[in-house]
Amino acid sequence: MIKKVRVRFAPSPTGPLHIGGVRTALFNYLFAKKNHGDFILRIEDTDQNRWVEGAEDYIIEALRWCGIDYDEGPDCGGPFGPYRQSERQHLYQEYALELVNRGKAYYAFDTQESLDFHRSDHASRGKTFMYNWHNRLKLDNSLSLPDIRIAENLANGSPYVIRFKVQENEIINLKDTIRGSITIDSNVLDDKVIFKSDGMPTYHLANIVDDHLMEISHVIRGEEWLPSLALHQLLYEAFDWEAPQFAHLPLIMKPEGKGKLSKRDGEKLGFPVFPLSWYEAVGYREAGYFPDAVVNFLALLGWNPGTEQEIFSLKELTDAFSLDRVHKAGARFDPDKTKWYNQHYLQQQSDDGLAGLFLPLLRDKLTITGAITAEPSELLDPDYILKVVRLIKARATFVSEFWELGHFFFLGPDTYAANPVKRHWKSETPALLAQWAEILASMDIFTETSLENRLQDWTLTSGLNSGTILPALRLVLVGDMKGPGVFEIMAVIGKSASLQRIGAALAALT
RNA sequence: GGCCCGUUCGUCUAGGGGUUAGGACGCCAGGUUUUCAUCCUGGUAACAGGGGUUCGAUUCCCCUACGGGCUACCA
Repeated sequence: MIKKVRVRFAPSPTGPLHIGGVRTALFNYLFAKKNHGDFILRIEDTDQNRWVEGAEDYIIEALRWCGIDYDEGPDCGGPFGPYRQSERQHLYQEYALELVNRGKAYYAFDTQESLDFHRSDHASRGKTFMYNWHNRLKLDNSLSLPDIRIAENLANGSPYVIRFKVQENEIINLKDTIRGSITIDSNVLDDKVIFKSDGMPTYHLANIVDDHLMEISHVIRGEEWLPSLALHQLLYEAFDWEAPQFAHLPLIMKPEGKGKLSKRDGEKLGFPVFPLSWYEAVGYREAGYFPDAVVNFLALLGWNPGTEQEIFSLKELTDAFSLDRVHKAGARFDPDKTKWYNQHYLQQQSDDGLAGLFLPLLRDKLTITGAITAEPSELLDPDYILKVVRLIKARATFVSEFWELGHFFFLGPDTYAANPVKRHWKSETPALLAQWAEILASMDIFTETSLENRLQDWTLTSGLNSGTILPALRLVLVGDMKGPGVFEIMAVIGKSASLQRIGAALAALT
């Protein structure tokens, strides 16, 4: 019988998730759903010193925003709970002691000071201190101490940790789904602490115990865990448990410079590294990215479908995903491509939806500029906003650009760009515009086509070139050589505003 | 320093013993739009280096270089 696929995302609530974490969650989710398995959220809060208020809620909200749903987790429960390691504390002690009883682990009483001393002493001699087979008998632990002293220490409540005893001279063969076979010499491993003096397990123990108890079939995590894989496998063997399959994902690297993408790169390089805002740090959501776009670019970072398709919905990703198409090398993060994705997804949004997103922003701008003092205002009429959105969306990557792209639909220009004025405002322009204004005033139907036809008639009969009037007209309406078609703009803002703007420009520029 | 992992255009990547080494982002040019943008077309640009193996290596092996990760009573 084939074991059911069960995978987990196991962040530690020490702050906001960053996009590398989101991608790990995403790959776990995709793998689970592709294989009709379960995806579990487990909170690894065994380090009480690094626990941060609000971090767990942040993680949950971030996953929800991305559409990465989990089947079991701290907020929704499940048959393998609890899903917070702090609530499973009693389990770890039990299992740690079992390892001691089996002779696979031992108590260590070394003080922090003594260990620090050994480390700095080794460092000063150009060596690295390792707590392992080489020196464990010379240190302060239940392997080196006489039984009576051990019993004493334990009885009088001396602080102790439990260390895993790594056998010497063993060749450990590891298997990683993405990287293939890896061989490690057990002599280079150290006797890692698996149970801390504060009564909490370290990552290594908690992880193995929970993955086993929660029947995790595949561990998909970041490459930073690859060096611990040998220890983890040894731990499974020590318990006589079947180990899950492992897949270590390549890391996401800084767009420039050295190293993996870190939480601080955001402000330094000017792009979000968090899904949602966290205090002053702006998140993708608040920066105006669509979750679909974030998910899409994250998925294509270190994975590819093997086809030339670049645009994927979450559903399409689930269908296409497979671990053996995950790349091995770290992927440099590219903020430009994320923008391109967002532009694409913005174009996919309904005009109605975009208008809804634009509304609060627009209301702010119009209030600040004093264009509206009370509501309802015809400038905030949903149908009107919809017309504007249809004309400007093709120019936008973010909804936040809509005002810059379309302010002239709401307010007439108060300045006219200097260079275009120099080029297009000729001596005959005022007279022509005045004439055109008269024509406009006489028009009953004010649509894009009626306006275009009318201008054509006029230029044809009077022998004018429309090239002499159109740029000036744009200047008058917009204040710059930008934006949708001149006739489209006039049709939307209407007759009186068009006439008013021509009048204002004639007054300002002559 | 030690251990482990990696290396195809600037970036994300496809490919894989014989290919004009393909796509996407970016950039550049042209077209459309009498504007800007979208859009379309085209262009720029890569197998880290050295040894093997082979008729033939970017592809397989080794070495070097470079990059990355880990080296806590953090995850």
